[in-house]
Amino acid sequence: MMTKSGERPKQRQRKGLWSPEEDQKLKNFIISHGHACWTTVPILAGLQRNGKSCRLRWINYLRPGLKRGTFSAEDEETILTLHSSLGNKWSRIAKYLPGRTDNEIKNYWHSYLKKRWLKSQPQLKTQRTNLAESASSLLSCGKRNLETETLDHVISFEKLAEKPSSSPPEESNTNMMNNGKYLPKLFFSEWISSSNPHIDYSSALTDSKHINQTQDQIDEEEVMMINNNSYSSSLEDVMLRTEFLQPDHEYANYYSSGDFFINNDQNYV
DNA sequence: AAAGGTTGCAACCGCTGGTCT
DNA sequence: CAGACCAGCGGTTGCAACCTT
Repeated sequence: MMTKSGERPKQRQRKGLWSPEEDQKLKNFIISHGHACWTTVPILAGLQRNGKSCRLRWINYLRPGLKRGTFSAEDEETILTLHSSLGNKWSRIAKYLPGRTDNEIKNYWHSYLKKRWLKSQPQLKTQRTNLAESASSLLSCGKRNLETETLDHVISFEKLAEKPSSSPPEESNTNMMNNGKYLPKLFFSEWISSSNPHIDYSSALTDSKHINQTQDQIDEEEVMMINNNSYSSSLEDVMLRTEFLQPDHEYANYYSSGDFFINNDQNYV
């Protein structure tokens, strides 16, 4: 059967929570075949899901080696320290917490750690008030219909206000630099509660040093910064404590390469 | 006990960058 | 070289469980 435009109608894909049967199907399939191409996984595994959904389910829930349950105090400190240096780079933070996924860390940050972090910095309260006031006055000075404005508008308006006239490249995922230290990239809501009155965001934005770097270059630089003691001592502590988790990285790379399935079937439980 | 509010987490969506053709 | 395709990432949403009134 074809649609008006002559396309074959897509098979209806399931959304929402995964059933135990679906989990089992996906797990069985990946254990025996690996996942060369995620888009074909649901078809071959007989699942009415898209590849993206399968990938996410596998990475965040089904793959072996995942730690479940509460974060330890040490984990918390690691996240806080890494977040203060790397910003919202959840996947990179997750590299230093074996068995934890970026999604899990992100959720934990938003539901608990962020509050703790904010609480630990008493000057935030007045700063937040001041910034909220200036945002609202910025908005009220134009012919803007506040009733129809959404927070998104506020955010983009603020982003414009942040940017210097010689516009730097658009959004970049790299972290900005300030006095040789990485700055976390903040979203408006976070920026409004940010704790660093000394940070000159405009100069950080114009510093395009990192804008066009590849991830490898950034990783390399990260290592160099650690070697040169450019990171804060607390981050260094974390790095030393986890010893870069090299074996875990190797495991992760090995694992994602697919070789794991060829040589280590016996490792599965 | 019930209704409304809050929280935590799984999953989705949209975007980006890399690779392939 | 351009466009298609794909994996990965990070922000957001939806919903169930829990809490408060």
